[in-house]
Order: sequence, then structure tokens, then C-alpha cells
Amino acid sequence: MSLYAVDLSSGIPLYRQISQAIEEEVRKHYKPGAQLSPEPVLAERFSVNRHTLRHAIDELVNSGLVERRRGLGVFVLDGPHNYGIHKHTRFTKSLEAAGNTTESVVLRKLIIPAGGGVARRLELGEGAEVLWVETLRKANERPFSVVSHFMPAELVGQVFAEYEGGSLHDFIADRLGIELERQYSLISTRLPQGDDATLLAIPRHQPILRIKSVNANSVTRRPVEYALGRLRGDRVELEVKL
Amino acid sequence: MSLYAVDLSSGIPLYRQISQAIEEEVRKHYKPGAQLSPEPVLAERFSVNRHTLRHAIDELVNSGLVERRRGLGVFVLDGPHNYGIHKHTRFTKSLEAAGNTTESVVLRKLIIPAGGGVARRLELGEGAEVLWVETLRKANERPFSVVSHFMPAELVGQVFAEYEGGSLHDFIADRLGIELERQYSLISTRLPQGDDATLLAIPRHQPILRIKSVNANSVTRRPVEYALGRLRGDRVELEVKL
DNA sequence: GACAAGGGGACGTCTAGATGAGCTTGTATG
DNA sequence: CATACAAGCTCATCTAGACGTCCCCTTGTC
Repeated sequence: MSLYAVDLSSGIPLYRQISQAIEEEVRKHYKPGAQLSPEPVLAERFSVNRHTLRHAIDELVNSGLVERRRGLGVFVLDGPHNYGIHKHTRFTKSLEAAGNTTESVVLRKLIIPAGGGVARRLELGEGAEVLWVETLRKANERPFSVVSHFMPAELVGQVFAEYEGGSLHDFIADRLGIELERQYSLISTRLPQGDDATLLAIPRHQPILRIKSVNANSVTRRPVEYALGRLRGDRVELEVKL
Repeated sequence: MSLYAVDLSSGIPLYRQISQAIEEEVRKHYKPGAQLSPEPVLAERFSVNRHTLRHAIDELVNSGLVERRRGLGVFVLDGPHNYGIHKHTRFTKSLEAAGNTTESVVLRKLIIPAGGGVARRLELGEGAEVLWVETLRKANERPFSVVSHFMPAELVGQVFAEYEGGSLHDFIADRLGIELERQYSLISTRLPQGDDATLLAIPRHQPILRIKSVNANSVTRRPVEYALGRLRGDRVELEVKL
């Protein structure tokens, strides 16, 4: 393979040259879940001290490419999930299509009066009753997104008492006979608020992607669901096709 | 003040005890912009090696509490709360508008060999010459995006010597007679890397939106430009209409 | 067959010392 | 007075060595 020509005289720190070399190698030849060579071996290979090599790997850990497991080794993480935004995209579908196991857990299921933002987006009067469902989704056993769904209570009625996870849009289609269609999405980024960092198992300084979207009845065009999703920024990438 | 009772036997790593002690002290007694004691002094005070102390400060840097300035010292950053509230900066820009709204400054204009990612997206061989133009865009005198544009050097030729800002797509249309068409965009979020935090005038712990997009000749469908934009997360919100 | 002990591999933490590089400041010099 | 340079402070990087802790798997015993 290469000569691992890391060179101090170039002005670029060794650990950075090494982290870039490893990153490239990983992206080219490693699959998610694969294990890197042990630190002492890599240190030997690049002819640097183990501390320097650890510094290099620290960078990769920090950028979300690999993960350390004490006592076991360093492992390649899944790349960011490419979640396309289209008229009919569904979370679960696009993930499963990508060959990932999915799981969704209902964290909250409550009826509350609609606040200003929710009411406006659902075209309801302020204070109208809405069902608030908060779900945590995982892919390959790892938390991935937290989504707050708001739906007019009168529309979804009592049916949602039975919702326990899985594709929400499928549930709506099955039980209510309503096909949903995405109208628009707003994408922004923030540091995690509230419990989101804990739920998503990320440090508080790692940014999340926020997606606000409104889904409407594809026939009547009336809004049915307003969703505010918070996605792990290190594992999600949004694709917008035009 | 305290006795700095860091203790190895407690099972908690020294560097973590120290970072927590410093964090508490900073939050209580330091204002944004204040400077921490030099590393050797702190190391002495906690009776640890300077490496261990640096590890502790690394944690604080990583969490966005403080910032290192080489040759100067370690300084306390503003808390993130100071950045959240904006009254009329509520500009919801579409991707297109964000790309074209300008008062733009050219930061760099170089011909470089294409790296792997750039080469792949422009459908060139690795190492082929590409023109790298980096622009900083402002709105209301405030910076809001940094964009790296990559274009095949043979295509854009010498023409770009005259490019000094303004709409890049207009420039390409005028000078080269090429109409561009966006193929797709990938949206992700990161903390700012390199000089981006400085250029955008944000603290290093404030997330940015990254947009990778490829623009192609609308006739031949050959890729002409690969753009990697970094937008201030507190000023920009992307709207995706469908 | 079940369980416990032990070995070895891998990451985690800490110490010690040396050198490099960026920034500011003060002083010497033209 | 202004410029140039040197000193000194600060963080940045690298090396070397030593243990500690966690985890898995094998081995041995009951």
C-alpha cells in the first residue's frame, strides 16, 4: 500500500497527516463495523509514538468517523444516513431501503392545546386540541432522531391510543385512510436542547439538524401533521433533489 | 478557594476532576473574554503534569466553554445563550437565494489538483487541475456564509482571473455562456472547522449548516461546479419547497 | 454442563522531558 | 520618531515509558 509518508518537515502536524491518511483508508476500504488495527500496530506503521497516533484517532472519533470501545478496539461507524426529502419520503422506508434495521419508540403521547406555532401550521385556532406524539427512532440499535409530531385531535381521534411505534405515516394510512404528502420543510441547526442530547446519546456540543415539516392530506390538502424533528448531526445528511 | 482536592484514588480520572473544577470556577467567577492562568501554573496548582492539565482543558475547549489562542492563552467564550435571539434577522432563504444574495468577497482563487471528493463529484481524474474559489458572503454587513467552489480548470480557463465577486453563476453565464443547473444538494451540520468560525464571526461551538451541491451544464449535463457552503446556523434556515 | 479463574489483547490515564511556533512587548538602532 | 530585532511568555507537538482497566476467550474444576 502507500508508504505512509508522514513528514514532520511539511509543517503539518504528524497527527493530522495520520488522521487524514487513516480517514482516507477507512473511507476507501473499510465497512461500518470494521475494526482498525490496534494502536500500537498503527503507531509502528506510521513510525510515531502511540500518543501521537492516539491524537490522530481522537480527531477521527471527534468527527464521528470511528468509535473507541475500551478493551476491544477502534471501530468504524456508520456513515451519515442519507435521508432524502421528497414528497413521499418516509423515514422508515428510506432507512430500511438502505439496509438498516429500524426501531421507533414512543416517548410521549398526549393531548394538549395548540400553541401559536403549532396552531398556525395546522391551520387551527390557538388552543385547539392537538395530539402530541414524541418518538425516538433508532437505526442499527443506535438512536438517531427525536421527532415531535402534532396532529389535530379531532382528526386522529382515539385511534392513536393504539399507536406504539413503527411508521407513523403507515399507521395513519392504515387506520385513518389518509395518505400524507409533504408540503415543505424548514431546515436549521442548533445545539441540542432539553433532553435531546441524552436521548440521542450525544455530547451537548454536538449540533443537531432540525427539520420542521408539514404533511397534508394528499387529497384535501388540509394539513394533518406538523413534525419537528431533531436529528443527530453526525449521522444524518439530508439530500434535496430537484 | 478550594483545596483542588483532585484525587486519583477516587476512580474518576484526574483530567476530568480538573476540567470540572475549572469549569465550575469559570462559570462562577469568570466573564467572557477573561483569560485562564497559564497551563504550567494550573498544572502546578493541581499538582499534575502539564499533559494531564492540557487534557482537562481539551475537554473544556471541546465543550465550547473556553478557547485556545496559540501564543496568547486560554480564554473564556461567550455562552451560547447570547447568540440565540435575533429580532428581524429572521431570513428564511431558499437555497437558491442563499447562493445568490450577495455582497461577496473573494477570499481565495487558486488552481489546485483535485482531491478524491472533488474529483469524484466533478467526474474528473484524481489530481486533475481544478479552480478553487472561496467566497465570503455578507448580508447587512454581517458575514453569513463561506463557500468553496471547485470547477474544472480546463473549463473555466483563464476567464476567472477577472472574477472579483458577485454572483458566480451569473459570471459563468456571462463569460462562458454556460447555464448551470443544480443536480442535488446534501445538507449536514458541523461545528465550524479551520478558519470558518473566524470568517463567519461566530464562536467555535456554534454549529453551521453545510451544503454540498453539484451544478451541471444544463445542456450537456456535465458537472461544472462543486460547491461546499458553510452557513451560519443562527442566521440561516433552509426552506425546501416541493 | 456450568461456573470460576486466569491470560492476553486493547484502550485509558499519567508522568517526564524536549523542542517548536505564534504573539506581545520592550529595547536598541538607524 | 520609527523600525527592527530580541526576549520571554504562551500554547502546540512529539517522544519515551509505565501502569491501570476493561473485555473476551480459554482453561480447568466441580
